This record gives sequence, C-alpha cells and structure tokens, in this order.
Amino acid sequence: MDFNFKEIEQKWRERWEKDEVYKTDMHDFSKPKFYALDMIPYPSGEGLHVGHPIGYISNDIVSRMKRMQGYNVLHPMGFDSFGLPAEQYAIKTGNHPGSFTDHNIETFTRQLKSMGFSYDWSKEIRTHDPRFYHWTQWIFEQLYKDGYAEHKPKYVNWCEGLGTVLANDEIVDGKSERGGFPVEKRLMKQWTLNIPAYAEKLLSGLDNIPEWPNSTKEGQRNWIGKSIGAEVEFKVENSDYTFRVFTTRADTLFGATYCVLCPEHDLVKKITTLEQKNAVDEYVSACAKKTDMERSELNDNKTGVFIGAYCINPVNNARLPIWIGDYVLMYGTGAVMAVPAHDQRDYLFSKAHNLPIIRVVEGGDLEKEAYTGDGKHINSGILDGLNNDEAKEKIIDWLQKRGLGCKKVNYKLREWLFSRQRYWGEPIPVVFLDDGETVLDENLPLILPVMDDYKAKNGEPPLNNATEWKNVVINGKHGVRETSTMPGTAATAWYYMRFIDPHNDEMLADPELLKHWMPVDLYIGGAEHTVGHLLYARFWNQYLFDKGISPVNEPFKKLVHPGMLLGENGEKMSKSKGNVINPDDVIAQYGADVLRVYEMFMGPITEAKPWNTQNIEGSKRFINRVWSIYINDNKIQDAENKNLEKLYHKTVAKVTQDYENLSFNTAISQMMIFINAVQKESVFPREYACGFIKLLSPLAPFISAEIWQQVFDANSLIDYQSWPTFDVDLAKDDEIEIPVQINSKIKARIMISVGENRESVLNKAREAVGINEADKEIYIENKIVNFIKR
RNA sequence: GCCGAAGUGGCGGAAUUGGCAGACGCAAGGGACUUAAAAUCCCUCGGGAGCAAUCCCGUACCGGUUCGAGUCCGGUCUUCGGCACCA
Repeated sequence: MDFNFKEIEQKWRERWEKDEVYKTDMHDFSKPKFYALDMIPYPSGEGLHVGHPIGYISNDIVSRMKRMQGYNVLHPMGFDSFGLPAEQYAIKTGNHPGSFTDHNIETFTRQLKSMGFSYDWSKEIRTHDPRFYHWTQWIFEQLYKDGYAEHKPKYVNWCEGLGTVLANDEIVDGKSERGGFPVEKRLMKQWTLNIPAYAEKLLSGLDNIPEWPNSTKEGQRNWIGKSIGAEVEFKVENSDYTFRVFTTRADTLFGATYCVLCPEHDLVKKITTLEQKNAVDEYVSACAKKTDMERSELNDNKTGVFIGAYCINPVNNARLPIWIGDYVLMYGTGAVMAVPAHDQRDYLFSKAHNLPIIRVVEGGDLEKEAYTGDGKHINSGILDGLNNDEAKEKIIDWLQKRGLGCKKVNYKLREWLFSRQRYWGEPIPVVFLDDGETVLDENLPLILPVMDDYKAKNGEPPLNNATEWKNVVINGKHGVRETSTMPGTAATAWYYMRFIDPHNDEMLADPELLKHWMPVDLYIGGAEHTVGHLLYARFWNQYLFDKGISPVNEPFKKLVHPGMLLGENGEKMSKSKGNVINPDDVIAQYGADVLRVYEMFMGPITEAKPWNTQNIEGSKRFINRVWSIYINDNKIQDAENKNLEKLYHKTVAKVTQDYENLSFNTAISQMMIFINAVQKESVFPREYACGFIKLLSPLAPFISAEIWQQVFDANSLIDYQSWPTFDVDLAKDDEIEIPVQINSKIKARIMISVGENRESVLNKAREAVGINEADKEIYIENKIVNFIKR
C-alpha cells in the first residue's frame, strides 16, 4: 500500500516551521559549531530548476547529520537579489524592481520549503534589503578610507547593449555574460578596488585550504597569474624619454630587434614622427573601436605600425625601431621588447612586417617558428655559453648594477571594476562636492531611491535622473552623489559573515559570534564562480581579517562544486532546448523524499550527469519499501536477529562515513542493500529499525519524521535524536572467501577466518589447488594478512 | 595553445593502500500472484565457445613495471570544464 506523501510532507513542513525546529541559537557555545552554507541563488523569474537542489540537498544531508551528532549547526539561506533582470522588467513594466524581486523570492522560498531543507529561515538575507546593504556600503567606505578604492579614468569593458561597464569575469568570448552583447574598450572614470594589492596574499592563501578542489585553486592561481621576470629601461633616441618593458626572458635581450608599445601607451603621442602621424592615428582609433572579440580573433595575424622613432638597447646600444601593435596589452608596462627568434608572437609580427630575426639561443628551427626552449646562448656578449637560467641571473645583475633594470614580479590580476551604470544595485555612498572634493556619506544605509523611470538616458546611469536624491548638502556644502551602483559580486563577497548575526544594526556582525562561527565549514556552489565570487570573497575576507574584523584569513574551509545536471538528452538544460525539468512537477508526482533520494543516487555530486525520468522509479520503490517494512509489515520486534547484525553495523559505518565525504550515491546503495536484506527476514529488531531510520532521516526527512512518530516515539522529533553508533568489530566480517591464484589465474576459492594463522591459510590454499602446485611460491596479500591478524 | 577533470555493460554508476571488474539502481527477458492490468515478489542479464562442468576475451588505444594493473609509469586519442596574444 502506498502512502500519502502529500499529506505527510505538508504536516511536517508546518510542524518544523511552527516549532522552529531548525532555528540556531547562535549564543550556544556549549556544542561544537558547524557552518553549512549554500551559495545563495539569484531569484530569477523562472524559479528553481532541478539542477539547483543537487548542492542544496547535499548540504542539507550533512547539516541534518551534524545536528544529530551533537553539533550546533548554522544552515542559512538567502537571496542575491540585486541584478539586471529585475531592472529590465522594471523598465518594461514601469513597476519597481523590488516588487518583481519580492515576488520571485516568494516562489523560490515556497520551492525550497517544499524540498524539506532544514534552513533557519529567521536568518534569511536579501542583499537588496537596506539593513543588509548598509554593511556592504560600510565595507566599501573602509576600503576607500584605507586607499583601496579609487575613482579614476580607466580603459573599461563598455557594453552598449546593457548600457554599463563590465568586469573581466562578466565577459565570455568577448561578449557580455548576460545577454551576449558585444563589449568594447572605452576610457571612462570608474570606481575600482585595488585587489592586485592582495595578489600575493590571495595566491599564498590557496596553500592553506586543502579541502578546496584542486581545479578551483589552479583556476585562481592562473587568474592571479604571477610571473617573475625583469623590467628593463629603454631610452628613446634623440630625446629624454624612456620607457620600461617587462620580460620573463631578460636572457634574450641581445636578440631584441625592435620594441612594441600598446596603442594606448602614453608615449605614442609624444614620440611619433610627423611622417608616421597619420598612419599611427588611424591605427590607434581603429584599435579603440575593436571589441574584445575582434581583438582575440586576430590571433595569428599580428597588425602594427612603425611610429618613426627608435630606441637604444641598453645591453649593446643597438638602435631598435619602435612600433605599436594591439597584440601588446595594457599589462605590465604596456611595452615589450621583441625577440622574434625566441618568442612566437614576436616571430609572427616580424614575419608580417619584415623585421630582422637574431638568434641568441641554440636550438629549434627558426625557419618554421620561434625557439622558446633552453639552450646555449650565442651572439650575446657576456652571456655567451650560458644556459637560460644562468643568463637570466647574470644579465639582471648586470642591469641592476647600472640602474638600467631590476627584478620584477607581475600579476595578471587586474583591479576590480566596482561601478555599474545600473539602477538595481547598492548605491555607492560617495558625494562629489562642487568644490572638487570627494567625500563619503557616512549616514548609512544610503537608500536606493524609488523612481518613476528606470531607463538610462544619454549614457548616464539611471540614478542620474533621481534629481532630488542626487543633489545633497553635506558638511554645509552642495554636492552631487555618485550615481553608479555596486556590482552584483559586492554583496556576495561578505554575506557569509552576515548570516552569523543578520539583524545587527550596530555593526557588520558581533565579533564574539564571528570568532565562534567563522569560517564556513562546508560551502557548496557552482564551479562557474571560481574566479569571480570566490576570489572577491577571499579578497574582502582577507581585507577584513587584516582590519581585525574577520577572525579567519580564509572564509571557506571546505568547498564543493556540484556537477551540472544535464537534460534527458545529455545536453545542457535550457528553455530553448525544451529539456528543462521543473522540480515542482517531480515533487507533485513522487514527493520531495523521492526527489532527494533520486538526485543523490544519480552519481557523485561533483560529476555532470543527465536526468533520467525512468530512473526515479528505483528511488520511489526504495522509499515505498521502507514505508511498508515499517508501517505495513509487522516485523519490528524487541528481539534479536543475528542474520542482520553484521549488515546493520556495516551499514551504519558506511553511511556515516559516506555522508561525511558527500558520497551519497554509495550511502544510498548501502541502505538499499540493508533494506533488501530486512525484507527477506521475518524479524526486524527494534534497535536496528530505530538506527536505520535515523540514517535515512537526513536524506528523506519527511518519511523518516513520520515513521519516527508512528513507530518509535510520538512525543519527540527524530531531529533531536542522537546519531546511531556502530561496533567496529561487528562491522567487520569474521570469515571471508578469498581466491587462490596461480600465475594470476584463479584456481580455487577458500574460506579463511579471523585469527587463523598463516600456515593454515597456506595449507588450505595448497590443498585447494592440488598437491602439484604446492611447491610454488605463494604470496599472501596484505589485505589477507591484516584480516587474519585482526 | 595552456591549465584542470574524466573515459568501465543497453543506460546511471560501484570497486580503502595495486588483489574475485561490473556493487546498487534503471531498462530488457522469463516466471509467480491476478479474470485481466497495475503494484508486488522470484529468476536471468559484459562478449564469445560448449549439452555440461569449464575455458577464452574484456575497464578509450599502444607500450612498460609487477606473481598480479580499471587502479602505478611513459606515450597516443577522445570528451567535458576553465583560461586564452599576460611578453
């Protein structure tokens, strides 16, 4: 007989909410703490899809187990509720984006509750709530006061389609991540945060978080992009101008045949000769119009223009022509020395523009390509005969002694572009006074004004139209507010601290509580945040740690990325492909417990895997089987059953360990094995029945709560029971069957027991395979040795 | 191109430190119950040979180490994810 899961689920949802079962007492320090955090979702209009819950279910299982193991667990949820779709909706409908957002949050909340997550909803965060963004603004002000926030002209990624600037991590293949609009370089005055000042700390900090995926740490290392090399100064011929180049191959200085500046380099205007001026101007303006997409498409076709001027190679006084080319980026010094013999880009450029190639390292075939490997140096004066590393050291030393260059470390990590020309974000609490002074508005929170029209006009941010809000008198002086807002990644760079003390209006969070609850013990969310959110969060935490506000230098102890859930056809789920599964439909048909079991049983959570509606049947059968064993069959008795003893202890051991390791598919497999075995028995000892339902409860909380009440104790909740224990010895076998192999072929099988001596095992083996084989050497694997010794 | 992860039946996937490959589940086939169906229960289920006990092959491909390799080493191919002119 099936059971009415709808009734049961509703009953327990109401009970959990009414009794505040999952509310965390933050001041209870008597128990060890466990902070389990999900990356909070953006409340989109579409609602949750079945991919979201994979991470949420995993974290919920761990949270529920930890509670039963005696931890004080913080398991909160919130919404990253500022963002573009709400703003676009507002423009279209004229409604306030807040109402759209609130409506979506309601849908998300209903969906999350329907899945039985044990969140402490009293600590919910909405990043668009002024009581929250008060402190986002406050952190910005601290950064400003400490000199980490600057307002200055910068070449930025301007997206005409969205009417705003974008950060590097918001651009995919030269187009905006949202909307797919083209992006171009523009010089604009923008707010930036000096994250490069933290490059070294963010890099070395990665060594202190062993429980992060390797791929994520590597991704951040590459994004930070540390390279060690040298800066070398070149004089411009017949002038007082000099420029510096950054190189990781100072050993090839004697092979430099020209230099290239990036088109935006300051010196270009100053040293271009009259004859070349037209060609240079044309090239520079053509580059400015190119989108990132167009620039990267050019890959092998290296364009450039000679600017007419020459510079002097400091090591041999060679006269080198100066070119500009857009393959040189505004990275490092924005200028490179070109060594076509030993750098492939320079090689291609020199071929395209007929520039000379001078070999200074032996090896490779310069007819085909540049040689970048190690080798003996030639044509290099004092470096002749040395290999790459020796030559680098010697030449840098030589340059340093003459003041012509020095050792230098460079990072690819750029400043964090912190302003967006959007309405639906945190206002930046800065006022530009009429007298030219820039001051902070310390009267926080600075509330985002309600407007009649959210459309941007004349390329200015929408807030520019909020005349009343914009014009202020501060310290008796008139000024105008900053009308850009903060990027979406601002709130999520620190929200994990706010969950610890979400209603505090005096400060970001109580230091005593932060000290007890930080860091996050288990953080689950998508791998797409590797170089965006996760790096910004580490940056703000590190900054706040240095200020004594955050008690830890790394905010997330263990990090797990759920794999992508693909559609039934193996493709990415998307509306346009029509393969999206709505969790509401699955819950209506099968119930939340079955959805949870199925999503966890599909495979390892970190792997991408396709949805398969047919496979849900297996999870449904398992849940039904559990129900009928506990409720319909009459086999739970205060009695013993030796047949189940070992399996029970094994199951407790394996499930506990697997939950801890987030290996839910194998935990479920073990529980299925146990339930299948129970089904074959006529007596299900009460002790085992009680223990098993506790194991099941983090995974399938509704049915477990109901069974607990009906079968074990109507007056208590399963959530308050302690986690089952197991007997280590009983969880192990006393007797196992092992194969006897000769030349790696299995010849016989024998049974061996714990405590059996080595000679007896050998005799059995000899006997089993026959006397002729007996004098051959017999290996006993360690596993067996350990087994009989036990 | 660089970095990272992975490749096991018809399918999703198991397999502590190298030690019985394919746990568990889905699908499929057969059977029981039923007037019938659903549900449930039982059996079979990597490929090949054989009446059979049994034997041979098999974890992307090629080679190596080892008594023994899905697992370790070297090379190749493929897929996915990230970065991409970073000097």
